[in-house]
Amino acid sequence: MIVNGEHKAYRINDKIYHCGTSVTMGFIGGKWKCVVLWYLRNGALRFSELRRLSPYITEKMLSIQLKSLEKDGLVARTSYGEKAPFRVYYNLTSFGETLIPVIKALTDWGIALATNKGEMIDVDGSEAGG
Amino acid sequence: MIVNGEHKAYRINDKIYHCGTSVTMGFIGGKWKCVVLWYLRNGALRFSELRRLSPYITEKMLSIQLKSLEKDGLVARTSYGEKAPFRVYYNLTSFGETLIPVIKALTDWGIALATNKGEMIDVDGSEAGG
DNA sequence: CCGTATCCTAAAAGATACTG
DNA sequence: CAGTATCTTTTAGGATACGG
Repeated sequence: MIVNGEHKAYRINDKIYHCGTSVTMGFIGGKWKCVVLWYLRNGALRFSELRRLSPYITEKMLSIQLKSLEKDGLVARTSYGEKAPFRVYYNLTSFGETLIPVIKALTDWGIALATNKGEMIDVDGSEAGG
Repeated sequence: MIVNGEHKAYRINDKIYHCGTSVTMGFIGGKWKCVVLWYLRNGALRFSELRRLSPYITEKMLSIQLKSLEKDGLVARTSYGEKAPFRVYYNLTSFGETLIPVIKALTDWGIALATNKGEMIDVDGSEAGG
């Protein structure tokens, strides 16, 4: 970013960002974070529920993303039970909720494009047996 | 994405996306595409102008991103001159312009966070020399 | 001026098996 | 149920040199 002819940047928690877009992408970039945040927009979900809603994310990736989102303060984790099987819920923090309008803009644009220029298809052989 | 208990997906130009967010991220994901699109929001810019505005992108990466944005129909390339030095301008297409409100949402969120929780710093020794 | 070509590293993501 | 651990593949990104 250039301000009055000088190169400037933002520093947040010792990370350097060269423009506002990069800041946001640092929080929601990658393949899965937006997806997870979007699924949490209506309330807490369990690990297994997120897995079912997003069947193409592996357990490992979901775990990594949730940890990262928690570390960034976007998501909170609550665990119930003394021993397995545990019940673990994830929900947006108030900070995380501030991202929902942003992700809604992303999602709406994608759905509009898919509606106009794409088509909806079945996956996982859900045609069979139906 | 799950519709009536069945897994569905979008297909756009033979690419498969499992939710609306993923569609948009396919177009603007990565480190640089949003940045480039954002700089083009007010009109055409030359390759070298984009380089100056975004000094941390290498020529190779800028070239790759512009090619990709052009292929996706978000950006148009216009070249003037018979032989070197050429003048090459990049501008948003009308399709690309539909992304500007989305990227504005991203950018505004990042700037708001930087303003509240971060600080602006000088880079490249621009302090030296006054 | 506007890029390509080549080589390289690092980060992201995926497959699979396993555990308290 | 809610994850870890390990290994492998894929993709993104960067450094540098060169070309029309």
